[in-house]
Parts: sequence; structure tokens; C-alpha cells
Amino acid sequence: MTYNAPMTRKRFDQMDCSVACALNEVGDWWSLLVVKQAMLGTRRYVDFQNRLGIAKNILCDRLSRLVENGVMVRVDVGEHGKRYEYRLTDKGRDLFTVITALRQWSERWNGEKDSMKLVDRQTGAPLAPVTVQNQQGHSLTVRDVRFVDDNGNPLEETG
Amino acid sequence: MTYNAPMTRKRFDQMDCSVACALNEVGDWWSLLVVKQAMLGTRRYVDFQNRLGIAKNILCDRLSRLVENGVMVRVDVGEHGKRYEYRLTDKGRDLFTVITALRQWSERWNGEKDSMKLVDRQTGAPLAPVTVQNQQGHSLTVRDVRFVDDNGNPLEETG
DNA sequence: CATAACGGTTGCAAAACGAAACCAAATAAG
DNA sequence: CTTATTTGGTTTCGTTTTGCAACCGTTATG
Repeated sequence: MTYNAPMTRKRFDQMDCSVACALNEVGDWWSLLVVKQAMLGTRRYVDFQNRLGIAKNILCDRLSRLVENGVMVRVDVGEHGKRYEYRLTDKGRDLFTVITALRQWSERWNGEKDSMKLVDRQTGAPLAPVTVQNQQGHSLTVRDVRFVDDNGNPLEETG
Repeated sequence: MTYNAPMTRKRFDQMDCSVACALNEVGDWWSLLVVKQAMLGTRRYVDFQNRLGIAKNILCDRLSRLVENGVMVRVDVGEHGKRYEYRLTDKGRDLFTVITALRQWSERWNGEKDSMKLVDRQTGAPLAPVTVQNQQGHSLTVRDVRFVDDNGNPLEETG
């Protein structure tokens, strides 16, 4: 073998799979943690760094990519520039479902790792478990769904 | 500086955060895609490899870690050994919510990347959007919840 | 004015990743 | 029965990413 293909990280842009596409944007070790931290109210670069214990160059890279992908925005809050806040966009806030599902999954199977609880702001009651539901609101497992193509034909995924 | 700490990938085991703990198990670029593929029916090593286009050594490592973490099991299906199937455990199947939430998020914000649809097996109707709900079944955004500690006191997360 | 804080960038070493080659056991083909 | 192919990896090697610390220009603070 004489030719080596360019060694780029395998990216999921072109995998024509929505899950892969999502992972391409927030599927690395840190991105979802940054988003989670932002949901707790963190906005400043140094605060992300201190709370998460992430290296500064990695944080820099992740914030840039989150901004690029429209998950966060960098807002100039300095009087004469050079003071910034990183805030979630609607797209970023919409990851609340994903992060909550992940958190609950971990709590169910690995036990609670922190003392943080999420409660309904109105009532103070704990949240319901996040589930996949049909349009009548009944929870479905993976066995209760079918994967079909555009024509409604079941995908033959024997392999 | 004379001492260099051992350079291990930062792990989230000890971050006492359930989200971090979850990401520690399935938070890399490939693990959730392997689980997703398994939900489509894939069970054999070579089939994962062909469907996902993942390098063999990486696939090997990911399957091992998923088995270690109880997300999948390796089942011996050879007559005299040496033929295996990798199947989801209950813990693995329970990631259905996370993966579906991720898929829907991507479809909402990046458009549909594949022609695959998920439908209710019984009715053939499309699924409802996955949302965080309170116990009355009302959907909540991140603004509708509070993060509190064990005593019900709101977390001061100004930073 | 001096000093610290903020938001980075740079340089280096360690670890993870990707592609291909290689390999032993099990199965299939002839 | 013998040979070829498939399966499920491991090894090798080069590239990319990560983690840590040091450094730097600008901005607030005492």
C-alpha cells in the first residue's frame, strides 16, 4: 500500500443519519456538559472552566464549535469589548430533553451521582421520566416501534 | 514545572454528575451509533462494521466497553465457540429515549438526514416529539424547571 | 499606577483514532 | 478430506485530539 488517505477524524456529516448528524455537533466528551452547565446558569468563560475542570484550549474549541453550530451565541458584554457571555440559543435550550433523558438513564442504571434534583418550578414536584410516546401519550419501548422508509415499508435490517 | 501529571483522558467518573457519568459510558463518537445500529437489528461484528464504516479496532474497543458497562452482552452463537452476537441489554434498550430525542433534535434543527421514520408498531402513526414532562403530562422547557439540592433549596449557580 | 482578572493562544507530551496488514479458528465449497 | 473464505479479532504505524502549563494583550480593580 503506497497511498494513505488523509487521516481526518471520521465525521458523521455524510452518513445520512440524523443521529450521526446530532452526534457530529454535540457528540464529543465535553459539548453536552458545556450545554448542561449553561442550563444551570453559567455564562462566562472562566466559570465554565472552573465548574467543569476543562482545559482552556478545549473549552475554547468547544465553545467556538457550539457557536458555529448555532447551539450557543457569544454576546459582547464589555463596555469597550473584550468581555463576553456565552448563552444558549433556542436550539441549545432544546437539548434539555436529550440531557434530561441522559441524566435519568444514568440515575436509573448507575445510581444518583449528584444531589441535584430537577423539579417543576410551579409545583416543586419532581419530573416524570422522559419517554418516547405515541400521539395518544402512551409510552413506547424500542420494541413498540417500527423503522420504516418514506413509503412506509419496513427497513430490512437483518445485518 | 518539573512534574507532569499522568496524561489520561479526562474521565467523568468522579465528577459527581449523572450526565457526566452517562457520557462516560456512551459519550464518545461511536458508542451511541453502535447502540442505535443494534436497535435496528444488527447483532454481528462484521455487520456493525459494514453498516457503520467503523475501523475494526475501534469497533472492538467500543463493543468491549459497552459490554463492560452492561449496555450490551456478547452471546456465543457458534456451535463450538468463536461465533458471537452482540445484543442490547435492558440498560441498552433503555437508551431508546436518549437516541430518539437526539434524532428528533437533529431533525428539528438540521433537517432530516435520512429517509428513516419511526412509527408506532400498532397503528403505523408517527411518534410524538420526546419532551420533558411533569407528572401531569405537561411538557416543560428548561425555563419551567428548577434545579434544587436534596433539601429542596435552589442551587445558586451564578457562575 | 500596579495588580489582578478575563479570554484567549502556543508548545509539548500523552492518548485516542483510522487504515491496513496480519492471524487463528470456524465454516463453506469443491 | 482439502482448500478457500468468513469471522472476530490484534498489531503496526502514522495522524489527530486532548491535557497541562506557560504566555500574552486587554480590561477592570485597588
